[in-house]
Amino acid sequence: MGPRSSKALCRLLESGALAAAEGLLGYVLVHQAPEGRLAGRIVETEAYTEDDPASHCFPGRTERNRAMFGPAGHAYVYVSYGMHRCMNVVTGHEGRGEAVLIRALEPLEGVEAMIVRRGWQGRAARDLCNGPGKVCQAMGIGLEFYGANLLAGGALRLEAGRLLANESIRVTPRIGISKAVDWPRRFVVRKSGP
DNA sequence: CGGCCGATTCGCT
DNA sequence: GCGAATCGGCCGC
Repeated sequence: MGPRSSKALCRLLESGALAAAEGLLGYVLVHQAPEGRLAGRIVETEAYTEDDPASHCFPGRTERNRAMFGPAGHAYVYVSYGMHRCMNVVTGHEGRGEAVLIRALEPLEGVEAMIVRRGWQGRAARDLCNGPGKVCQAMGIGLEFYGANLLAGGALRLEAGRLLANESIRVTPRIGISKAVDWPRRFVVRKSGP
């Protein structure tokens, strides 16, 4: 990924969570892990903004959500239900609390390592990364990446990618929330053509 | 300081 | 489909 596409991605993220949630589909999330390169194409996202009752930053700034108010392109990682981690890409300008939750990846590289990290017992390839907790477990994303810059070529980063000609985007309400349940802020890649 | 509640996942009914 | 596992943030006492 050259500096030009990195700049384009930065602009996309700064443009806001809604546009970024849609625009991130097809981009590749990469973790240069001890076992090697783990990579997956983003195929499902959700947008969370400051005015959104379902967002972690709706109540205001706290120690937990401070990364969401930081600059675009950094990671907001949180613990879910005590046992899972979920990763967001921070969007918008510094001072605004918003981010895009990475809900699912299509595994591209390091699939064997992902299977090991997920626990291979009876696990189909399609069940590796189809959920925000699964994404972090398969990719080895923990709280050590809280606030990490994903655009700086670090161990965890975003790389250019795109949708295929036979893929389109479906917009639906978000999953697993209890507030603003009908807001259409979930973006899913679906196979559309032949 | 005690209690409650998740942007979830998995296994069992 | 349902419920348990599990823990840190946040609110109320």
